[in-house]
Amino acid sequence: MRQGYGRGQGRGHRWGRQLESSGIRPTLARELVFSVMESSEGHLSVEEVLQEVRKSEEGIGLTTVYRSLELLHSNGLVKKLDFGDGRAVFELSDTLSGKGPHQHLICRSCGQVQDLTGSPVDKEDFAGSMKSFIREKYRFTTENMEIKVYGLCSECG
Amino acid sequence: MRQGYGRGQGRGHRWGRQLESSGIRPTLARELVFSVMESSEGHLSVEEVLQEVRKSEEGIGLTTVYRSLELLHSNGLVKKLDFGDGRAVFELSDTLSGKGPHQHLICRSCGQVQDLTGSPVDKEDFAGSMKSFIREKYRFTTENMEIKVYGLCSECG
DNA sequence: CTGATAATGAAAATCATTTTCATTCTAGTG
DNA sequence: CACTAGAATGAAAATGATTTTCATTATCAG
Repeated sequence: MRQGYGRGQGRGHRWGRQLESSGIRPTLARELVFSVMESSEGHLSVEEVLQEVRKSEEGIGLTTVYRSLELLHSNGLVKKLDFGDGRAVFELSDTLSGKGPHQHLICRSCGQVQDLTGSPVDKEDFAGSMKSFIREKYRFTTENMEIKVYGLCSECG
Repeated sequence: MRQGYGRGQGRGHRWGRQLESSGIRPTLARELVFSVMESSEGHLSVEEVLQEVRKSEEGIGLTTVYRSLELLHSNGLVKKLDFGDGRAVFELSDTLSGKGPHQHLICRSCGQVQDLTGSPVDKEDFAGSMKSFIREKYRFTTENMEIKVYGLCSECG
């Protein structure tokens, strides 16, 4: 990186609280990536994150964005999703976004992705009720559940 | 193909019933691919299908297996799944397998994939109850639902 | 049988992601 | 404050699944 990635923040004085408390060494690249994720409403592809990050620092490389996202993901700060088009997209963790647990409805016509929350079982906590159902019926311990519903949104239907 | 792919079956006398009635022109390659899918219990990767197919006909190419699976998939004879390891796997359609609608439980430890049927809502028809819930709440028309549950199976848990 | 059309296979092209490797930073330590 | 082992970075090369290209071969309606 041309200008050095520490850029005087010492031990996270300027940024880095979230990263440090997650046990991630705060660097400029990581901060920028996390900041982009934090300020985006929904999900972003790696390429999109790169674009955003480069608005602040041209020199950041694609590889580093991949690595940073992977790191944020393995530390639970961002979710990694796959909407079936052959590339990963990332979004802020449910906790950090304040959205709470949700799944996705993906329109095959316009491509729009909207959040799905609640369920016919428990209006609030779908994952919870599925988990206990699965535990009881299969003795399988659910760690992560991913539901993708493909179809037509209200606009396209 | 060295020996010609019709190999004397005329209009599906030997095989090809299923394919013909689905509007797919029956060829040796397609029949072999479909036959492999039919006789396999669960899901197979493209490479695995190729292996099996080549036990009957060495000359079959990988490209053709890709194309055949895609064709069978777009005609509803096989399902195309993604267990998150970067490659597609295919399995016989729920109708043809007689399994009925099901989702998957994927163990992150041993990699085993087991079928998930039923739900806390409707013991028999999970997808159905989700569909109506989604239609009512979001006015979204569900065409295909994919649920992947990652965790630990009873052996590994 | 025969020609128009479709299917096939090998090799090349794609494309997202990962790896390699030389360089640059960072966080202590003295 | 200088120094160094270890971590992070970026560019380029490698990977690996899937797709495309294109010349060849097979199919089937007439």
